[in-house]
Parts: sequence; structure tokens; C-alpha cells
Amino acid sequence: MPKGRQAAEQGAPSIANSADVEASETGGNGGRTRQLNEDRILKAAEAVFAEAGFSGTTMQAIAVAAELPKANLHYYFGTKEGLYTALLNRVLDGWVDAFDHFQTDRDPAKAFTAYVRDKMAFTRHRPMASKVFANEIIHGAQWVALYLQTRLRDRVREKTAVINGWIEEGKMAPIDPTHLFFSLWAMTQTYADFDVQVAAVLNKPTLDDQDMDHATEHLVTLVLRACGLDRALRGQRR
Amino acid sequence: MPKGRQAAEQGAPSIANSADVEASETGGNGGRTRQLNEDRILKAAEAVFAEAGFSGTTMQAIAVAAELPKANLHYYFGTKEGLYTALLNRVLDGWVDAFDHFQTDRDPAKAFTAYVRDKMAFTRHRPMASKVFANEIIHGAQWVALYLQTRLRDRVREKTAVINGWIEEGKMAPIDPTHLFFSLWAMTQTYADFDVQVAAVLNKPTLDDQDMDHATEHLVTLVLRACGLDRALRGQRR
DNA sequence: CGAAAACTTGACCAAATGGTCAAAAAAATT
DNA sequence: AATTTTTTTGACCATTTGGTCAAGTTTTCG
Repeated sequence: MPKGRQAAEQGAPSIANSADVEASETGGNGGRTRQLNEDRILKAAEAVFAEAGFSGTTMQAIAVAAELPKANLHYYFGTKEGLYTALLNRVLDGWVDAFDHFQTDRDPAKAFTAYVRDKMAFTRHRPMASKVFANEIIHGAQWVALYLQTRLRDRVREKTAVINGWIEEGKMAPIDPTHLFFSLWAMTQTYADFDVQVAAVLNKPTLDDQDMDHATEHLVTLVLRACGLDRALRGQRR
Repeated sequence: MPKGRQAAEQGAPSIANSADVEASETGGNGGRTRQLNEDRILKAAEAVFAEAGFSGTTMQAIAVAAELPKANLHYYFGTKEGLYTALLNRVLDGWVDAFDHFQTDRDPAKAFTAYVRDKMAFTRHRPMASKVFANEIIHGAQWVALYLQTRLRDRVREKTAVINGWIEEGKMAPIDPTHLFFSLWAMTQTYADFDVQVAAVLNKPTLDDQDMDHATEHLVTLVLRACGLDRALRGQRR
């Protein structure tokens, strides 16, 4: 009895397949065949799902992208849904991390600047992940609804408290912190999700590093100003 | 030879089936059977495409939503793509209209306020349209690429000139007008496209009028402040 | 009225797609 | 080396789905 099916059967996501710290050192192979192949498949899946959405994606397309036979994907992830949820877990983990910038002891201006820069860095380096996430939410968040209502909500609550603290201390202008987060997410992710639109309006074939740097500076300026933090730091670049 | 096919064959969109000014006056029927049915189908299609995306949508689902036999859809729109592009045209038209607020003679603060409110009104009243559009862009804007590179770009260029004028006259803080538009679009549309996420974080089953009003006020404040227009109008509500 | 045009619709395909399976090849384990 | 476990894969389904069609029904119009 092969244990291929197991990866797909875990109903609700826990921490997901670690990934990232992949042991790419194991030259020829070694031991983690499974780890290696799952990573390979997930990487391919991220690109395909981002481009085509869940329904538009075929297992065959992922198989081709991963350079593996289709039956192989089913061996590792069971079903298309299994593969998709595994991918979502991977994406979600990277999504919340940037939150750690908001700590009471920190300078608000620096915190917001760092947050925007982090989000934009994520957007730039993993645009596909962003699109997969966006797609999932737009279509009703069938698989991540629970996540949104628990982990994300708690995290937001926690951080809005910090921001409210700053506001009460007069360190920044009054603003609804929760909606501020919605705005921050929207403004940063638009450069990944709607990259085609941005590029079209900018009359560029695609967004390069320079464009993204420009966008990042724009957002930092906009956000600091909106929070009444613009005159806090002067000539202080990076 | 029925002329059913014709509606779908027009390659690039022109102005699209007027709609809006539908003659719902024609009680029992009268003459515009086609007009009536196309509207009905498009309305159903908007909801289904928004929920499921292009690939996730089946003609059957639209047929059910429109309470018409599937073959009927094909009669009026030829193919699924034909129906989809017809729908896109309808959506796009409503999208650009809000631009008309930016005129040199107008007060910047009022213009931005009105723009944000308009966008939010559109978001609230036609969330499905917004989602259809978002979906199209995320998946590469296969059908609206031309539109983005021509009509939208021209419109943006035109309006950024107005904003730059305001900036040079010292009427508002310096900011990149083009990216400002990206930010405005992102912040407003997020309440339609990512409504599920917003609702989840706010711990609400769904977004009601009150939520949207709150969001609108938040955005107006944020935008005015970001543009250095917050002290321009004091106590001036609506 | 009568013919032509427009509209309706159930039945029917061919292709695409998610998923299965059994047999075989590799690896790991004893 | 023998055996057990894991991995690989081509061939093969059952279902779904976009699209077609031909036989009707209704509407338009001379």
C-alpha cells in the first residue's frame, strides 16, 4: 500500500509541507525523493494555477510544467484539490509574516515603511503566489475561509491594537487601522495581481525592477502622508 | 439562416450592445425579443462568471441562472467566448466613466472625493462586474489588453495631466498621478473583489451598506490626506 | 393569409479532463 | 541477496462540457 494518497487526505491545513528549506544539497538524490518531487510539482502548480485559476488549470498542464507524467502528480497529491490546497498552504504562510513589523516599541514611520517594502518585495519576487491567493479570494475563498476568520483576523486585531496605541499617543494621525490594512494590501498586491493593467497603462511590455522600485517609493510616500508621518522623517532614505 | 451567430463574431469590441437604456417598457413583448433575452443572459452571465471565472463557468450554469435552455445562449452569442466578450464590453463601459471628475477648473479635493465615492458606489452596486473585470486582468487580460493599451491609457494620460497641473499650481502635494490611480483603483475595488476577505476580518457574514459607507469615508480621508488636501476642506461633509 | 425570417429547444456529439490501475522499476531495509 | 516499501508510468475510464442540429413554434411583413 503506497502512502501516496496521504498527503492529500489531510482535511484542514496545519502548517503545510515545510518547503523553503529544501535540501537541494542532496546532489544525485539521497533520501528525500518525495520532498524533492513535491517541491517541483508545487512550483509548477503555482505558476499554472496563477495563470489559469483553479478551473482553468489542468493536471496535464502542471505535469508538463513539472516535466513529470500526470499520474505522478496524483501519486503525490491524490486529487487536483489536494494539490491546490497544499499550494495554498504554502502561499498563506508567506503572507502573514510581514506583520511582525508592528510592535509598540517601534517607530511608526519605520514600521509602515518596512511593511510596505516587505509587501512589495513579496509581490515582486512571488507574483504567482499573490495571484493564486487573489484568485482564491475572488472566487469565494472556499478553501481559505477558515484561515481568514482565524489566523488572519487574530493577527489583524493584534496589530490594529498597536496602531491604535500609536494614534492615542499622538504619534500618527487618526485612521481606522483595519481598513488601513485593507488599503495597504490592495495597493501593494495590485502590482502583482493586476500587473498587466499597470504595465499597459505605463506603456511597458512588463514591469521591471525599476518600475517596482518606483511603485514602492510612491506607496511609501502615500502611506506615510496618509498616516501623518511624512514630516517625521526627513531626507531619511532607506 | 438565423442571424444568431452574428453577435459573437465581431472580433474586437467596438461599443458593445448598448444595454442600460433597455426598453423594459415593452410590456408583453412588442419587438425587441432579442434585446430582452440578451440582457437577461448577460445579467445571468455576469453573476456566474464573477463567481466562477471564465473556465469555471459552464454554459449550463448560465442557462439555469437565466432560466433559458442552453441552446438558446448559443443562439444569441454563438460561443462561450462570444458571450464572455460581450459581457466584458458591457463591464468596461461602466468602468471608465468615473474619470470625468478630473477637470482643471474643478477643486482637487472635491474631485478626488467625488471620484472615490463614485468608484465605491460602482463597487457596491455592481460587485459582480468588478469581479469579472478583476478576473480578466489577473488571467492576463487576454480579451481587454487592447482596451487597456488604448482607451484606458489615453484616459489616464489625459487625467494625470490635470493632476500634474494642480500639483504645479501648489494646489495639492506632489505625487505620481499615474501610480495614484493604481492605488485608487486597488483600494476601491478591493471591497468588491476581496469582499470575502474584508468581511472575514471584520467578522461579518457579509458587507452591508454601513460597512461600505464606513469604508468610503476611510478612503476619502486617506486619499485627501495622501494628496495634502485634508486641510483644504474643513467640516465640509458631502 | 401565407411565406419568410426570427426564435425555441431537446437530443446528440466529439473532445477534454480528473482520476484509476496494474505492472514494473528503484530504493530502502533486513 | 531477499524482501518490503516507495516511486514511476502508460493505458484506460466515466463524466463533463462546449457546441451542433434539425424539427418545431412564433413573429414579422408583404
